[in-house]
Amino acid sequence: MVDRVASALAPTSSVVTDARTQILAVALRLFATRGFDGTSLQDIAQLVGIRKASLLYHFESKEQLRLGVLDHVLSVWNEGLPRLLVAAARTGAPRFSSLIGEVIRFFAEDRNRARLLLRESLDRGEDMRMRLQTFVAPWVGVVTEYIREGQKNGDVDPHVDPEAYVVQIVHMVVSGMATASTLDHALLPATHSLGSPDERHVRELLRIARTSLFRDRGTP
Amino acid sequence: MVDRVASALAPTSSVVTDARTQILAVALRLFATRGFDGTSLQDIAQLVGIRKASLLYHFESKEQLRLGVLDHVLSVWNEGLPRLLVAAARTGAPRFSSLIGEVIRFFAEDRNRARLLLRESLDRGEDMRMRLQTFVAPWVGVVTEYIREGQKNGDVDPHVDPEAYVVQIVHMVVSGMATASTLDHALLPATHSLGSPDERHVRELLRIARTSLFRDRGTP
DNA sequence: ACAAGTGTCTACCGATTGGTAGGCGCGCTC
DNA sequence: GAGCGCGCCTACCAATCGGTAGACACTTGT
Repeated sequence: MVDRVASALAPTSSVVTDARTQILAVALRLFATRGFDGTSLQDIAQLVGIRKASLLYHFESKEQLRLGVLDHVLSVWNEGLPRLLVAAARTGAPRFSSLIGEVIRFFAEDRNRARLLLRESLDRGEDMRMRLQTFVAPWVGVVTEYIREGQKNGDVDPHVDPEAYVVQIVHMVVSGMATASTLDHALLPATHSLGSPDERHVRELLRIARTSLFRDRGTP
Repeated sequence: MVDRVASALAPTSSVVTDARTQILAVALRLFATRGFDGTSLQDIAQLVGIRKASLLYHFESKEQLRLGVLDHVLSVWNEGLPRLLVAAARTGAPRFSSLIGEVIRFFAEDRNRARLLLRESLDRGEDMRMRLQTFVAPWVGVVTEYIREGQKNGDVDPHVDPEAYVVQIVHMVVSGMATASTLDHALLPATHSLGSPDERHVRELLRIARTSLFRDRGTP
């Protein structure tokens, strides 16, 4: 009965969701840019437009908010997993481009995701390790499976260590997206004719990933 | 006279240097593991074995301590620069291994260096960008020069974007060393016959860097 | 012997932190 | 229309933060 009314009109629950969602969005932004310890509940509440006490009504503690933000980001990642499996349905180089493209797109869509994940890995390595095992290990399993398949086909370099390869690519993507405006812009001269630092960054990332994977250096 | 006595016994100045050095070492460790905002002056002082007020005698503010730690790490990096130029005196693949080996060694010697630099990039992107331009841009210039030289020789793949390539390799090294115990151990099964996660990590990193650089995939 | 540092200490400060208690208004259900 | 729960509020709390003031020991140059 309650469910029927709530799902039909969802008057109360929509407001609740709205506030919670707004808090999560602001918290993600601040946690990612200033860090967890560098962000006060006051800061978050102010940007949302409510009082600190109201914030603590939705999340019973700062720690719960942290977990909420992290879970939300990881759940968004999981939502994109079907699209990832579709990409994996291809073969050879197209499969490669699709798979890595989906990963890049996820972090490029909101770089704060990369910043948050990186910060969480630094702040709470142990917790993060277990969470990653749950959330990304299955996906890594799919990818490494295809790499090994490619090695049998002869398309993929037999020297590739599938798991270690994926880890390194992820490091490049996450670290690159998180600190893009720092390291890249500091070292990539903007006056270059090859496009913006971001474009050069992604293009070279794809090239490195491709040529170090395929035995014939992919599609040069 | 003062110099003679000081250099022979170094009673006062050694104590002074000792305290400062000790503070810098502890601060590096805590800033790297807990972050700047997650570390209190009390924490640092306690681990050094002095009082907070004594700490503030050596560094007039927490901000000055942050800068002191950062400058110290970057100066240690600069001390290794000559050794790096020696490595660059070789040619072909040996030059490549020596150069990237020196970089890996620097961060592997103390992973907190990687963690600190990563955190600083996240916390203070602007400041860090300028500092990197001063400290690592010259070194990057040397490396990209050799890459371009290799492209003329025909050893290096002409598709390589030298600056972007170096940025990506640095991302892999720094991010990998900083979060090694997190992402790696979560995804690299320890029961594998190829060695410890760290060994697999470094080996695959070198393979990716090598095969994506040289036209003949380096020395397979 | 004595004045001038030098390094560390205790004691304290105002500001900010995460979190709690309790009141107020609104819309809902009986 | 009385009760009730939800969402937000004001007001407050103890703890901790970075930083300061000033006393005390000890060494050093004259």
